[in-house]
Amino acid sequence: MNNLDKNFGDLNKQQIDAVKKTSGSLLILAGAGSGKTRVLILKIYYFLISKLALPNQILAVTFTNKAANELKTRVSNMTGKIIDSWWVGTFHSISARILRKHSELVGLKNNFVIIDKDDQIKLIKSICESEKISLEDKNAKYYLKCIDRFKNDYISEEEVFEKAKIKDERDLAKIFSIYQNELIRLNCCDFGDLIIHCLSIFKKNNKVVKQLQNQFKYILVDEYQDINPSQQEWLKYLYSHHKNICCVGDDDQSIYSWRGAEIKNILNFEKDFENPSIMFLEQNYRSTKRIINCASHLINFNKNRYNKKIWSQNSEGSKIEIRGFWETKEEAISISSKIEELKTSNTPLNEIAILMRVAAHTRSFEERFLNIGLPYRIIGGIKFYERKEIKDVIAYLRIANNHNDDLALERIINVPKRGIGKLTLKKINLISRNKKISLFEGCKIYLQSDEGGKAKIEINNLISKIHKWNKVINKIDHIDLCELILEDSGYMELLINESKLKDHIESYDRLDNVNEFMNGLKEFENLEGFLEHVSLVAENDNIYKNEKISLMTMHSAKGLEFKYVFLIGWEEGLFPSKRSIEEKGQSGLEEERRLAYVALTRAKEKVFISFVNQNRYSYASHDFNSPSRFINELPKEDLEIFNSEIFENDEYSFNISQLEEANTAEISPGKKRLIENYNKINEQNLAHDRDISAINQSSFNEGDRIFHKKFGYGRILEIENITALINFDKSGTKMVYLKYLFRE
DNA sequence: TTTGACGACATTTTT
DNA sequence: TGTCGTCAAA
Repeated sequence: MNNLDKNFGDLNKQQIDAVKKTSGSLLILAGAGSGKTRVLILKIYYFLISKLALPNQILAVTFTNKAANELKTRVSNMTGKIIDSWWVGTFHSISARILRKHSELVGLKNNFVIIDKDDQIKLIKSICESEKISLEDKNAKYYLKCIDRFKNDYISEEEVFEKAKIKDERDLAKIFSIYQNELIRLNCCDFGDLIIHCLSIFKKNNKVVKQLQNQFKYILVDEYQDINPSQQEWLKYLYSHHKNICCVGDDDQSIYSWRGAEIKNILNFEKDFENPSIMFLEQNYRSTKRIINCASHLINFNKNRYNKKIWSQNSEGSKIEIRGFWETKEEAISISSKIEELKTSNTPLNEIAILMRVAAHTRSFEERFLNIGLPYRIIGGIKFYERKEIKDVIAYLRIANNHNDDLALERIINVPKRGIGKLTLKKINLISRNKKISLFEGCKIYLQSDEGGKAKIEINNLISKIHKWNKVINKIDHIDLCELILEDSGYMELLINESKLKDHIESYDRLDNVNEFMNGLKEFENLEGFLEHVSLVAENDNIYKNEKISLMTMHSAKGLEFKYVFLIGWEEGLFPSKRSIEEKGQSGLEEERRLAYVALTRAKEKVFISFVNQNRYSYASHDFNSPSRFINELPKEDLEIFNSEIFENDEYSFNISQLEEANTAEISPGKKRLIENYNKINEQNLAHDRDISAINQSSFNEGDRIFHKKFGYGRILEIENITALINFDKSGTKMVYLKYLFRE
């Protein structure tokens, strides 16, 4: 117990209470940065060390793999042993584990494939085609969204059928039901099915559910505010024997309602679990007083919340800096020079993050960072396994593994190009559908028909190759198999040829990715293990190794912390997102505000907020953007507001003298290049400046008719320095740069 | 059947 | 902005 007390040493009273309450139902409402992960870890540790439970009797569920891994490694470090038999994982990975064992109970084989969104969409499209349901006004994405929602909310096919009144609803019900049948036929399931299938196993098979209920003496749930009704039901089943459950969450950080995690679900805790007790963790250990003050002040605008008040004993810290810019480019320039500043004062780049509402907004920063040679990483952009080339390789492995994997075959049947086009595929599809056989078998039938020439030879070829791969699948190891398939199929050749083309940068990446994939393969004992990993684990874990600036969405920043946080794109309409307000009204707005709260509380030392006046993209060009209302909702005394420094300081380009002042040893390759190219850039800038002055010389006058590339013709209302307010004939009134104007 | 050009279109957040 | 789908030509 000594050891234990040592570990408890720096916990506060509430945290210790939370750790020591082991039996019954406990909901811990833990504010951001209040050490909830520590509490969870210590709880597991406490169960183990006080011999309350064996490792495999503890079920710890999280929503992200990151969180699951953190729990595992930190507990392993404390106990000094690595435990591989335990049940720590995401809802989905644990469900997959259960489902693999009992798949036959829901009509799947144990080597079922977990499909992703692309496959889901493809499947829905093909269902609509064969059912003659038009995708004109409701597209496949819409149906997918509905189906996902049914699964999140634990609504069965039957219920959907019963409720369907108008034709659209009946179509939806039909698609849903066929979709489910198709998944079973193809031996696949989607993410939602992992949970749903478990539920039907629990429901149907008493023996299985009893065994699991007996096994899990203690259940721990992280990020409980993210729970959806299906997952809640899932927990209820597993809880109901020992009845020990502890959920940790923060209603103010509920930002996944579109995944069925509505904030009201947290209330089910008191409904579904017996004698619930609720504890609060309110002391924040992460951030400065000012940051906490801002975050609390902001979140107080929400009506729909538990009244939890976070506070901090840390130092007061510096004010939040607010900046406005005209263009995203300027935003990127300003932030990058701020980062350079931080860097020279020895801040590790790992402690700096730029958070945005929309993943796509990394672009201007990427460009800038590449330009000046600041290393950065994008977290949660395109997932590794979502890349085209990786999915292609996986499809090859899948079809070798299982001939009846129609989705995989369809994906690679003409990649690389074999002259098996849409038309041929359609014919084969028709055959398979009519005969109710797999695509693979359909191909064989097609070969016996009289039609087609070249395509047939190729199909025949492919089929015999697939047969061949399948024969050796158990004879050689999976790495050799993968190499063999890549060679044999001509896919490697395709990549290599592509990389030789003029624009080789991207294809070189692809080759790299495939190689990385093969490397990853080595870490798994067999193909199945790897395929499971790939479909359930989005990120690769070694992303934190190097010193880099992190760029990510506010959503994916949840659970992370950084010394300095830049929050960009705080423009009304973008954040809070117009769409979410339109879709969900007040509750949508509150969710956006919670997102702002999450974003603010990521910072330990200092927050920088910025907004951009002019359109971020041409297509978002509706209007002149104004600063987010959330900026107004922050307490004035904690803010330091700057006008667009761009206009005070007309030198936009990177300042070379700053560069030379910096320690030369620190200069990265990118910067070196920059210095080398400095003259060139400088010339360009000079030319650019000349352009501007040329325009200024020929200066426009108020009332002039002008032309703008993006917005068309218009009349100048007002000229201000280097910008002008224009009344455009077709696109309304906008502020634009003079340099982009032409005489009519 | 493939390729290229063109225009339409959509753009939140993810296990 | 870039991706996707459609269309016509090769």
